[in-house]
Amino acid sequence: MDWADELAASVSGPQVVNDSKTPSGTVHVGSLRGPVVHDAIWRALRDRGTPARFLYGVDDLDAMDAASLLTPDAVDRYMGVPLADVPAPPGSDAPNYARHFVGQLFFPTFERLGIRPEFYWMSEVYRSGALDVLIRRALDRADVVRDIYRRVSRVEKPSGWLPIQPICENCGRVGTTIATDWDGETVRYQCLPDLVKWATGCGHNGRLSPFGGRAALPWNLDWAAKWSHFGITIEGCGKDLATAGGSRDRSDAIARDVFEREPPSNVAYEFLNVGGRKMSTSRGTGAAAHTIAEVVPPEQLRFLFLRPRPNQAIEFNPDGTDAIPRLFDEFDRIADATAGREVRGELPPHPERLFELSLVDPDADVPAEAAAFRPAFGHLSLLVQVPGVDVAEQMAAEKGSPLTAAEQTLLAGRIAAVRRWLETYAPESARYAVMDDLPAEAARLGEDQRLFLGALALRVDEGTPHAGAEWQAAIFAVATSAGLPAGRAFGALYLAFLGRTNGPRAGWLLASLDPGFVARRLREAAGWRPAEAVPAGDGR
RNA sequence: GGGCCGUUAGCUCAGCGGUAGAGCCGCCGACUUUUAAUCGGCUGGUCCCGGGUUCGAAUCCCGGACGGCCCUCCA
Repeated sequence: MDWADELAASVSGPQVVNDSKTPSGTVHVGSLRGPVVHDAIWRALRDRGTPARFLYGVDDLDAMDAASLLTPDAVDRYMGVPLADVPAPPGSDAPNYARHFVGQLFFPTFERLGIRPEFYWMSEVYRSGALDVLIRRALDRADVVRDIYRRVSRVEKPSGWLPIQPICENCGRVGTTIATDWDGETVRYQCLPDLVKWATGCGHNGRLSPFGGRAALPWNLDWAAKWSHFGITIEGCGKDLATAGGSRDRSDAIARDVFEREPPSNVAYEFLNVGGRKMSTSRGTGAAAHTIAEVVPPEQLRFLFLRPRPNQAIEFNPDGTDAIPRLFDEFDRIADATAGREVRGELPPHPERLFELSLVDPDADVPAEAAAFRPAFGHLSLLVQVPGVDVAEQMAAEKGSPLTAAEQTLLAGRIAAVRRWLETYAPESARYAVMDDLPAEAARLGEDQRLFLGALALRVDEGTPHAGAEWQAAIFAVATSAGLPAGRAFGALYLAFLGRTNGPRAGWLLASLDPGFVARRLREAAGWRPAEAVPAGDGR
């Protein structure tokens, strides 16, 4: 967890950390890396006493470019219109689409993760006139801008092209306009039907003053303008932007050569890949992203992003794997190390720091948090599947003392996460189900185990145990008198009822089933003969 | 063609200049009640390849191979 602190140590003077996002599309889990990384940097600065602000910009003057987010009849009307000017979806009381989206997704998600930047809205910044001086400079130096595009990215802009996107006075679109002829006060612009594929301009021609929110700067200039306007000193970006000759290089050059200001320190961060592929809503690989945030609680989610260095890609493939349980286990291991408990394996450089920055509350009592009792995810996942088990009581017993209020909250959160996991990503091997018919796997029962099952059936005939503990005692008693090790006895029960060799606590499992069913299954399994089992392959 | 990242035990990964590590899996053993329990032990690795720097390299440098994502538009 050195990287954030190293960065914080390498700067001097007051700092302004910034991140921003266009409020459209789906926020998949991977796109939370930026906010988490910037939050960690801000916390690192704060913790070493550096005066620092943490800003988050909502680029709501950007054009709506995702038809899938609009009702069909609204597509023609609003594609290409600034998000701040698109109406909120039906049923929302937000004043516009951007506000609706941010209110629905950004605010709750950020809050959940303990990320609390100062939000600003670019539509307001533009409309306040605060950027006018920068817009003027960009237009005055349009040739420099064109040269930067050419030099840095080998992109040739049409002659006469100006770095400004007027908002069409006729149709309100910003994504379809092109401007020329800057006379020092106004530009001439055209709203073109075929400038971009995804939106259709109205064909309007006109002149306007590009100030006061009547026009927006194109992406790379907009970025650099923010740096100047807010005095931003640190801003990372995804590696797609940080590629050589890419967006970041262009914006850096614009900051230096047009706005005459050194660009902020960059932290290029890698993507989060699912199954070796970039998360992508359009390709469906990120479809489960929303669920990931529901299954992985905020601390573990922060941990997921903070554990590796920003420039390392994160491979996270929760579907049908033990990735989520392992994430919890690793988090718990770091918590243990922080609490001073002995842990196995290698530890990252400053485990206690990693743990601290993973906590939602930046002012949390770290030693107390680290010392809290954290039941293992995998263990809970089985307990939760046993009907009638009081998990909280069980955990108190395992801990050896009553759970504190904080531990109870933690437990409740984990149980919820476990349940969601079992419903969504968990591999079949993590789930258990009592088979309606004798499982084929019962063929693997040994003679000693069948004898045990038969003996247990006889024991049940004398009186069905009532509760889990009573069942558990009966199982042990019968196993002992049959001279069978407990492990073989339990294994027999799991094979007979679940078709697998392990499972949740057997006593409680049997107690939850119909006594008649249990008795029948015991006899059936006891009488099972290998010869009647699964046909022995094709012999070849 | 360019950028970044990765390549370490069967699997997932840590270690990132000083005698190869963890978890899971597998195997052996202990355990009469936390049974995916827990605890011991074992098996298992030319640390992608080739050069170089160094007393010493998985770790640094150069070159290469393979894999992933990105570099067009939009933001």
